[in-house]
Amino acid sequence: MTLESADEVLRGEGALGRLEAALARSVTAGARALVGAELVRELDGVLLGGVIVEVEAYSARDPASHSYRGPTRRNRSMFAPPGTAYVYRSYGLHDCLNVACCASGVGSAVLIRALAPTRGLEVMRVRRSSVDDRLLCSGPGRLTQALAVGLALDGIDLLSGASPLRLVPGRRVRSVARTPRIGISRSRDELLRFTVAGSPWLSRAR
DNA sequence: GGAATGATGTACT
DNA sequence: GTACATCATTCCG
Repeated sequence: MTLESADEVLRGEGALGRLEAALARSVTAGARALVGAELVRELDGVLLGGVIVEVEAYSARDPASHSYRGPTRRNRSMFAPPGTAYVYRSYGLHDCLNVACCASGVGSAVLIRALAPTRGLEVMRVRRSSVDDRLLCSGPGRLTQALAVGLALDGIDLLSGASPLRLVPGRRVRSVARTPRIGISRSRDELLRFTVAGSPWLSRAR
């Protein structure tokens, strides 16, 4: 067996391969597949992370999406290969993390909105100055602060085991609910927010 | 060059 | 429920 075919087997049959395939298929398939996956951050030799429980899908056809008006300096990572991190600053204060979807150049991504904390809770509590664990990662700006995700990580490959921020596939979640997205002014009725139904770790509607 | 605008979080009333 | 911090990016003139 050649190295290439061995790699093909790993990608085609492994959980990581299934996640990668879903991300490549469509932004909604990617969003659905990201729910239940674990987001892991390696910071100074310590692992921080949590299981994704809430995401939102944004495609280039969507007036609410940063990619709606085409590629720019800020949103270029949305047009990168599936699994690429798109990190942007929101309201001048908070950094938000997305996962690029579909083929290169399409311009779609999934916003990670909330995690159920799993690793490095002590460090994350300090980073967030929080005594309430429900406030650690329940919001797009909160989780990036907890995991030390900033603009410096924009453009990295989240599917590579060598990356300081990466995705680890989990078990498929059966009870995924679809609701309208939060905090947007356009395309408000589209059901493009995917959550683990009833999870106590979700962000709160505004 | 300048003004408006957020895919938000926190504190306070 | 409402106020406000704070700034990169975008869009307009």
